[in-house]
Amino acid sequence: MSLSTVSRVMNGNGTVDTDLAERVLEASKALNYSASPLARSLVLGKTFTVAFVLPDLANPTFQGALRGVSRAAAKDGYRVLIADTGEVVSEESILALETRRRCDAVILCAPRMSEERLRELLPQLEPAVLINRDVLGTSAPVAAADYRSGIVELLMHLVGLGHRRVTFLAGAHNSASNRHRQLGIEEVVRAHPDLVVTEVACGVTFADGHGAAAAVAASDATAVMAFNDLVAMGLLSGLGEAGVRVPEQLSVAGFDDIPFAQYTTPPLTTVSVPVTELGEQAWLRLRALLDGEAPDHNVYFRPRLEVRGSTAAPQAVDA
Amino acid sequence: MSLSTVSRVMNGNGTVDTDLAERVLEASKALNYSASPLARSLVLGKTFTVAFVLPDLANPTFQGALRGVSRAAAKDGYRVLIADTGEVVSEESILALETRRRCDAVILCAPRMSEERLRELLPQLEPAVLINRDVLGTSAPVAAADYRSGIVELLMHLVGLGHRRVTFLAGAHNSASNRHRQLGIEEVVRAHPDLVVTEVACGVTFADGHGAAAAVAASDATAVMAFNDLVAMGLLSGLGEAGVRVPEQLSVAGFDDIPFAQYTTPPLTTVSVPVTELGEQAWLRLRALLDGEAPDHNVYFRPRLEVRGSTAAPQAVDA
DNA sequence: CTGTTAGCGCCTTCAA
DNA sequence: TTGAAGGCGCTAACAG
Repeated sequence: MSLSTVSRVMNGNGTVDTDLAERVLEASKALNYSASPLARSLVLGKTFTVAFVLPDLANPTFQGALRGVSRAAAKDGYRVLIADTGEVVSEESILALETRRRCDAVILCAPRMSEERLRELLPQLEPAVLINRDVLGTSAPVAAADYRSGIVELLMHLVGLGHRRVTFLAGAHNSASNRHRQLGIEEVVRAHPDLVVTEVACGVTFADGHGAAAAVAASDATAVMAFNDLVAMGLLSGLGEAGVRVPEQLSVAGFDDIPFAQYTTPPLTTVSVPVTELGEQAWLRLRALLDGEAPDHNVYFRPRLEVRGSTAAPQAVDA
Repeated sequence: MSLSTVSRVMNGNGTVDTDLAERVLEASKALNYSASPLARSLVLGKTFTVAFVLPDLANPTFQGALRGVSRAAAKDGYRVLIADTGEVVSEESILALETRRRCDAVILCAPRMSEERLRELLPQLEPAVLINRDVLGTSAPVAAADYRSGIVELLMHLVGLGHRRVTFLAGAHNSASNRHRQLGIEEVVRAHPDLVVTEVACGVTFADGHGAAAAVAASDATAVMAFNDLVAMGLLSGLGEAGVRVPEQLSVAGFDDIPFAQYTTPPLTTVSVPVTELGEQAWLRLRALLDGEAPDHNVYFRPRLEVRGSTAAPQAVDA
């Protein structure tokens, strides 16, 4: 019973005598043996591990995507190595490159990386898939949410309610999804000459939203679109402290529909983004690449408007 | 310029002529070369990767611990491989064993695994550290929250407010932290003969809490301690729909102090558990083990009572 | 200080 | 059907 026989049995290579195979199995059970994944990886050139590079493990969106990727990959026998860049954009490409070397592929979530940097990085990462952003001229598959159409729908909802002066609390100016929101806003504004949307730099956290409450309350806007739900919740909190009633005096909307959005007071009108599905779809495309198959078309989930209690028609005095 | 020279230079082994080293560095830069982590791992017997086994990536507690572990480990040049068991307890040990083979160690978060199973598993996982549970008779370091004292403090708060009939919405009956809560409750009840705490099986999710609202409202309890904040928030929501005012008619308390607990309506009284720190401390101990040093003493964080608006003295009619 | 040799643990031709 | 040999890419011990 030689090394290669054992190897053959462990890998289910049929060409081994049943009796011998049986003995090998017994022995390996008795010795609690199983092949070293490390050595196998070295010789096979596959680790069955993929890296997931993300900006911040504390962000609900990335948490959801991670979960989607992890679960989907696990079903196919793959594990995921996490690389949290801690919001440090300059570290992203280094980390991605570094973790890529330990894995078979990478799933990249880098909303703030510059287009150029990304374009030169991607070829070195292959196979790779992108979450929530696409880069023209590269072949990396994409699974993303269509932030542009999401905000269009949200803004149209506000316009339909009668709002004409709306504030947009912007996130990171260099983030892809922020730009897409801006594009959507511009689109709606072009179609509605009487609509004025004022952009205010804000941020992406609860604290950022809370801090923006005063400025928002002082403006003449009748509705606010926060960059995301976190910001909207902070705003709701700050507005509450300032005595501003929502939605009576001011309508507030979020973005993402994170798990808690429906339990704020009032329940937050927002746009839902299917983050877990984003992760799953990213995995599906990566798997195709890993299997040498052609990945499915890029997929863009259209966010769905969730009208809840935080938006209403503007007061008569404002209308 | 031979293989070993290159190896020496890449590893900063000083015994190489400066000029030669320079040339090696140049060449490796030009060729964009860096040693294969895989091959290094095989020969060094170290992967600089640790597995983090957890029941559910959607649970805020585990998310926080994962973040703590990931960030702390990254600072020491280690990466983390995630193994989400999807709440399937029977898969936990298999997954732990499997991922352990690809890594240098494992951080185990398995609140529902049986004591026996855990005891026989740990030796095969070494080096390993435990999060949020300890097992007598094993040498695995522990970083945990002291759930017992946390609930004691919470219950004492309610007692101090004048409550004498309290409902405890229990989580998984087989989870370690649930047992610890029960122990704490018993302790307080023993010291307060006039206090009655009724345990009601519930669960650990928002939906579970929401579903328990009717039963809770129908009982004669004046206060409720939910298993965790998620349950408390669900309860708050259900109670709101049923027209029960909190805290006027009923006091509600959570556990964990997840990020959104302070923004519920009313703000949730709860007990804060430092989840990120849990992860960090777990890593510190694991690192000691990996470095062949003696890990620091087991650490138990004492949850801190966060009194907010969801608890108050019972109404006169109840007092 | 540098090159050669052996081997980490496995899989895969190639002969037998 | 089975065993022997080579090599995956690297590091470490050994000479030179």
